[in-house]
Amino acid sequence: MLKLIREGASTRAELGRITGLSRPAVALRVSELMAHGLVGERSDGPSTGGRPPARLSFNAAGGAILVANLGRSRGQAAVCDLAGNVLAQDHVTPGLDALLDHWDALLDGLGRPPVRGAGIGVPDPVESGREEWDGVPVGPPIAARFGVPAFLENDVNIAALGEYESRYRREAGDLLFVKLSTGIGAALIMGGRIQRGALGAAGEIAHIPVSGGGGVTCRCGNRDCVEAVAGGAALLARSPAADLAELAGLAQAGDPATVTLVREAGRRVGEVIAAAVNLLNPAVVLLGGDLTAAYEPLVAGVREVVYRRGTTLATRGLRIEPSRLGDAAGLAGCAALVLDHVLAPEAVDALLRRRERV
Amino acid sequence: MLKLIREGASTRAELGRITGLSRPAVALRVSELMAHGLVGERSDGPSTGGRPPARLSFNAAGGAILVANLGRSRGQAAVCDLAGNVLAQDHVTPGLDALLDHWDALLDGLGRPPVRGAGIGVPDPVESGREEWDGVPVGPPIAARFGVPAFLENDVNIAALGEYESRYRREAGDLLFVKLSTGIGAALIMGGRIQRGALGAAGEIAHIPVSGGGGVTCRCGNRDCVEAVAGGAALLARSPAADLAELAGLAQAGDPATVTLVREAGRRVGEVIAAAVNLLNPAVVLLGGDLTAAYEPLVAGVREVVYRRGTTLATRGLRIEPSRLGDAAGLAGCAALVLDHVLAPEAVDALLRRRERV
DNA sequence: CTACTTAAGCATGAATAATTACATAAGTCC
DNA sequence: GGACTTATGTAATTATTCATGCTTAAGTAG
Repeated sequence: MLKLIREGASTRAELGRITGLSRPAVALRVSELMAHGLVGERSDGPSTGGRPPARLSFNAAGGAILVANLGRSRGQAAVCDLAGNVLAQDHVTPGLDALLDHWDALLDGLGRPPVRGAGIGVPDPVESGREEWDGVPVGPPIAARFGVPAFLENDVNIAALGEYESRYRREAGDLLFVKLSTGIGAALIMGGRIQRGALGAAGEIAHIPVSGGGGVTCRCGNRDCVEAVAGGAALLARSPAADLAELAGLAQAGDPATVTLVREAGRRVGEVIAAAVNLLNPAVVLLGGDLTAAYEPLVAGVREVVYRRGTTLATRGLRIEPSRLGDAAGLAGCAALVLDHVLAPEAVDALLRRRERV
Repeated sequence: MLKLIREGASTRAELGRITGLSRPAVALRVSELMAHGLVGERSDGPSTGGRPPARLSFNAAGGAILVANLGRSRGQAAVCDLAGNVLAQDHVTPGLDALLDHWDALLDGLGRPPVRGAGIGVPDPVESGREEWDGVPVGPPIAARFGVPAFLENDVNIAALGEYESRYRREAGDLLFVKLSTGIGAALIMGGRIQRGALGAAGEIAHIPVSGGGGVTCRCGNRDCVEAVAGGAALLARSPAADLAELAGLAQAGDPATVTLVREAGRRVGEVIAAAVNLLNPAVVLLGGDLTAAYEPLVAGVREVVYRRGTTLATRGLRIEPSRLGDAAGLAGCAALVLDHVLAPEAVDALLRRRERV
């Protein structure tokens, strides 16, 4: 029911037509959802010859979710509404306790809205069933402090989910997200779900060998790993730029050496992507990370190799696009992760039933 | 309810304890399932100090499913019971009409048990939502003739599903199935489901380039594709063997040249598998196809490269094993495909409700 | 202003589902 | 053999859920 309202603000009568339920049954559910603040009502519906309907809409202000995108040394914490909009945001220092305190402070500043869930992105693999951060389960302390479920996910997976929810879920196509920053990582969303693999290590493409590396030794000990050949660190070593932002700026400005460098990097990454495209046949390949700003020469290199190396069927209709959310993908993905669970029909049903009995 | 009975033959009292339902509620469901022939009862339960329970068990003989594994020029059709056991089997000639006639004949020989569903494996990609064979949807004619739903799937995916259901579903780990025959193909089972990709082309790994090919040109136009370097056809060209069975026999017998050839092929395939393992982090890699008979040298080569090229995390706990079902995987997978749908709780509920109202 | 149309609330009643209470069956233990 | 324990079947009761019919609300069309 909430799902239908979220997908397109309907009226009670419309919900009845869609679900086949009678008007009282619909009205009961809607009134429950309104009592919990999840649905709002406005009397501005267009009349079609009779009484105008009350337009129902999802009430994003009906609760808050706690999100955080943690890096190795710094991170962001935020409180979002139920549509994923950031209400308050802050930088955080490492440590779970510090994060919880930050969230508490942010909530105080917002008048302590009811919290529905929490989601954290971390720069480590997360194994299903063992949602731990630095070896410590995150669920119990968050449940103790805020009384809500917590969800932990790898940061690349989170960014991929953020992009997926914002643009691609409706098409339901599989998505391959490739993050090109100092290092190289990937995330898979297949069948509408993040694929973590057996130990949460899915997407670790950094150490797949590519051609054209000239035998460079990677930190992993092997030679010609894509990260050693075309990772951000490798590119900076061959560029006058001080960091990836500057390098991307040079590429955008058309600096010939940088354009060549980035395009060649795109080709090498393209080899890995081509293999992944053949294996997975995704609907979309999304390029994210700090190098996204140098998208034109980058994607030119990627496309060149993917369309040469990819099978006809796997590349037919394949979209290769840049990340659009950029840095915002992390928090957006955390929000999407939490909302996916918290606003799922089963979770909402459970919420309604629980409060009813109080 | 049927799910619980299938997972481990329980008694009515045990079902009540598990589900939390009262005894009459359990008894009602069980009696419905028995009325439809899906559950059987035996009075041989062990007493624990009182009346011995009636042991309930899934009744595999309570219906039949139609399965077929079609190759390009020949194929097999069979009728299975609800446990996937083949009751009757036959070779078929191409053509959907011929297949339906074969099934009809097989059913006649079995006294026309009630048919619950049909599943077909075909050597082509199958796109989700467009279950077509040679451009013709298979659902309508099968529904018209037998009144049951039909499921179509790629043959490699089917074989992977057969292996997965027979051994790996309980562990719920992701599975990468690699078929090494004349050509090379793969299938992915992630999150318990076959992953088809956008156009059904997932698993097309034949044309990923590998090292050591010496620049051999593949039929796809590129160079050093793994299929051109290490596919069955390429191996036969470098072996005195007439076919893959003979080649595998030589390898098993320890013929040095063949062992070296197969082991080297394993290394080349291992490069592709290593990349896939890094990308997907599966729990199991299963090697199937005609080359499976030469498993020892083959897997030695695969392991060598996978453990060198795979990241520590992705290869930790990774199992690389041979297919055990062999040729039987096709029909077993078709059966699993159909049974997955037909015995799913929703489908069983729908069946009970439908017949109730008649 | 009156008739008509569509939306939505409310009270009653029917159908469904599940539980409780009771009865029966079939074993073990002393 | 008689008491006890466990499993199951049956009937009546209760609770839940949904739908029907009626009423009210709020607009448009003539």
